[in-house]
Amino acid sequence: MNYTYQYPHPAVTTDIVIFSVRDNALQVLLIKRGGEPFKGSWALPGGFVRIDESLDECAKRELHEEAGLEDVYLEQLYSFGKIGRDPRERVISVAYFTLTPSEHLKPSAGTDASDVKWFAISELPELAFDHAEIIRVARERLAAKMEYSTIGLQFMNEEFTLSQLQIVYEQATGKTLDKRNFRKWILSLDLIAETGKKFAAGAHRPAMLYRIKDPDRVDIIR
Amino acid sequence: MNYTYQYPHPAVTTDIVIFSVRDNALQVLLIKRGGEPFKGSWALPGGFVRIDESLDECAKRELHEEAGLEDVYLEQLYSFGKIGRDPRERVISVAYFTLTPSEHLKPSAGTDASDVKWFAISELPELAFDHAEIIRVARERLAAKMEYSTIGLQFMNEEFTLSQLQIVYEQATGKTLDKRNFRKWILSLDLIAETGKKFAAGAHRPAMLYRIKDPDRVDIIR
DNA sequence: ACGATATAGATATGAATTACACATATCAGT
DNA sequence: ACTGATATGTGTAATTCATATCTATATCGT
Repeated sequence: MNYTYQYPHPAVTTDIVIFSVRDNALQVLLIKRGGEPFKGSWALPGGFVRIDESLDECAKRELHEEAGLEDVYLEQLYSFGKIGRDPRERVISVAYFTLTPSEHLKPSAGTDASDVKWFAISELPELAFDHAEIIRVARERLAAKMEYSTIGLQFMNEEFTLSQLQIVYEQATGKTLDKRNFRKWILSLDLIAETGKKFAAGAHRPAMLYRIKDPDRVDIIR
Repeated sequence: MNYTYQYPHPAVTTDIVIFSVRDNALQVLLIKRGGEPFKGSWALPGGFVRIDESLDECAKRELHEEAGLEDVYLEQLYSFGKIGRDPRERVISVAYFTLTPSEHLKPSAGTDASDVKWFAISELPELAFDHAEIIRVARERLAAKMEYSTIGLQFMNEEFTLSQLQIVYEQATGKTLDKRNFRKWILSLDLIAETGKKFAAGAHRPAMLYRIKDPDRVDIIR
């Protein structure tokens, strides 16, 4: 079946930058392309917007289909529409980004496990299309938003220590933080609560475990 | 001539929220629609993205064609893609916003002068499509960005007084400011310089005129 | 000359951010 | 059981930043 228009229409996709802090580093989930163009290159999960779904719905669907993720923080990032960014036809990509806890996702998505992999943001492979630029823009947005919102908590598992949370903040912003000042600040925001449980992680004093008071909430602060 | 695709393609437009501070109020430039749908309603300037131009180029072109504006601060805002937002066909709009000095634009655009008009943000008419929502999102972005960037200077004419600048900040953020603290703050940023000239505006001490040191520059501050 | 009006400049106060050092609880090895 | 290694946990002083407030100045209109 064919679809005919009086004027040329671009194709529209959504591509999604999936961030997580794993192994003490900010990482991004990428998918190895099985077909042309850029066959064998790594790329962001994403795909064409269906004619009967909104942009948000498309991003959610791709997130589920290609990365097996649901119920995560999802935010529209920016739209990329340079000529020639896709060699096949004119394609405009509405990029999204999402944050997910490290436990939340075993990368065993769409087709094959070897096709889906986490990469440290500092060690990205060659990327298809303009996906390197999309990731760069997403990284900037993330770093900025860590500073003036409570988005950072979206990286955390059900229970976590203050040190783990500090590492998330340090990795996502690229800044190092003073332990005492970070604790004072994050506790003053009244966003997390002690669970009472402790977490023994090695030959040292065990850490208090915390939980998020209102896990689905992301607020602007400052 | 017709254009045929194997899968249905949405149409893509850019729509532009043009802000200015005029008559001591934040205003938006709107265009009265001459054709269906929403004939006679007011709408944002904008139009379909051509197959051989980028999104930014399209926004710049529309800005020129429909509002007679060039060389203004232009930033991509957000993409709106809900089903049914245009009754004709599936249309995705990549919205932009721009800031222009009050002297910069005599609204005598595209076709007819009566078709182009400034509206105070607090007194908007019925709007076509989802343009009311686009303006709402743009207003939020503007207010936020006034606080952490030097975007506000893009509203200013060649020469201006500190009081005029303060009014711009108050109108764009919706907050009232203390005159002395505002002056101290804006001068400490080292973004503007005295021209030496003065501006006599009534039965009171004339105000010093200032100019922007680097008019094309917009930086993140704080 | 005098009143009205908006411009202009300095200081004190409180709030928020930053800098900084040592005791504690556990595990591993002897 | 003692010792060393390691990450957790805590308080106070200094500084910077934001806020609040008061009085003098230059012009216009009468």
